[in-house]
Amino acid sequence: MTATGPTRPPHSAPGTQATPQLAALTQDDLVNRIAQVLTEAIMKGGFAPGARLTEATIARDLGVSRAPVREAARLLENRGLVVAVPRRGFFVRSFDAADLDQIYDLRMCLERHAGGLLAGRLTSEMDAALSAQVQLLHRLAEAGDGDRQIEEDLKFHRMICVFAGNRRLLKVFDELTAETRYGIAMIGRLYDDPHEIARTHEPLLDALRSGDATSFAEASDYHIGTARQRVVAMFGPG
Amino acid sequence: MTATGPTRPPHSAPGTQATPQLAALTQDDLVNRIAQVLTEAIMKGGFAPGARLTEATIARDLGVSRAPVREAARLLENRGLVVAVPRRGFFVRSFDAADLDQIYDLRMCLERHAGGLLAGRLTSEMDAALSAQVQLLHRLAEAGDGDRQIEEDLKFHRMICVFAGNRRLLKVFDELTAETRYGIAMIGRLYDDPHEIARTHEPLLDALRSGDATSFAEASDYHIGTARQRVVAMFGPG
DNA sequence: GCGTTGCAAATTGTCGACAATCGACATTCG
DNA sequence: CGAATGTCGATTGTCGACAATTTGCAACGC
Repeated sequence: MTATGPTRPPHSAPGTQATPQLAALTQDDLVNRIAQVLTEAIMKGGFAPGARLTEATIARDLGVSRAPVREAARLLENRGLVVAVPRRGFFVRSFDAADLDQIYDLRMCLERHAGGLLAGRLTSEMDAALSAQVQLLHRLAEAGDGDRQIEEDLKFHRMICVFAGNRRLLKVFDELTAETRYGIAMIGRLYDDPHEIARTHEPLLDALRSGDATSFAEASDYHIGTARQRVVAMFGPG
Repeated sequence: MTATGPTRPPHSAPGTQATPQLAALTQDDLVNRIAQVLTEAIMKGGFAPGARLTEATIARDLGVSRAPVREAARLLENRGLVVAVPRRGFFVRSFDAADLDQIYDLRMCLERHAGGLLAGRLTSEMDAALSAQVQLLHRLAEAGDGDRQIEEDLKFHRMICVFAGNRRLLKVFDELTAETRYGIAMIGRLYDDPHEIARTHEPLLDALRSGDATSFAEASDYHIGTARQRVVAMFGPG
């Protein structure tokens, strides 16, 4: 085993690069594009849960070779959208209610912790950013853009994790988000009052402002717990 | 995009397969073996942190083609052992003290939560299993097998996650474990009293038996917090 | 009729080769 | 002499093809 000497190690963790002057026009890798296409196809129901992803077929349809398709599939596997069975291939992941329940349970755990880390450390910039995000949720409710609201909702919670400062925690949160998104897509629509959704984020922000970890924990548990119950309950009819 | 019909979906989540009757002699995939070789090489310091993993070189050294090496590298990437830089290749991940600190912070969060889920649900089988594991830690302390003790220590904590019943949480725990192991390997040795290590697990078990979530949370936070401080402190000299 | 065995098609795993890209060094120009 | 530029080697990204394995179906025997 040849031990290659250190060859300029990438110091900063990926995602922490200095502000790029020019928008990196590293036109998305073929793999990423394939992954995105597959993701959308799965989300839109083009592939039913449990369906097999045949490498050759996908490669042919997209006009590429199997290699990048394989890598894209692996990417989706990491994101929890597909499962890989050795010698059998990739299959679209199928959730059951318990899976979603556990995902939300974990999200609850993470956000509570993030809030604890953030308690008493909320800067005015963070406050402003979170506040603006809540306002955005209200505007989207007004505009009736449900899909976008879901995204910005997830983003609000992500911001809390970012501000908490634990990158590892953020990584897990992001992984969970991908699954959450898929779970919601499988349900179809949530049929919640968008204004209500926007409003329920205010207690979270208030609790963060108060600097009291336990009061945030309560607010967060309630907030996510409610969503959890609703999502799990809606999952039955599918 | 051809939508392949559902082709016998793998129902159980990977890792929850029914007890295999015949020891699956699916002699480990080439990819897995490569991943294992690379992992050991990295752990033993054959590749310094930040070192580049040149696909062609590794493939040649192992007498295989680049394709499985690539997949193995991706596997290690998911486990947090290497980082992939597009168009540049794979590099052995380099930790800093903050990384380890955050990993332990997250472990603390997860275990506390697992304990909460497990509170009041501890069956006698679980009790027996955990108890046996603590005994094993004592025996290994006696035998002076440090490496093995680290493994069984991690396993004890894993059991708590397993018994907690949240598979998604377990998955995150496992990912963290791989990184923890690597972090510890980078430090070299911990130089802790093995008997002390074994003993500090007893309060955790006691707390679980009491069924009181908060008392477990305290015990766990103390237990992991101590390890965290020690590991982070030792990281400086590296 | 039902389970078993053997074959054939389909699909994944692996391979070697080519093209695109990146980093480093030498060169040229100010 | 320093900075920008051109060139070359090295390495990754992608490709098409072959080998190994699995699956589904059909023939066979009990």
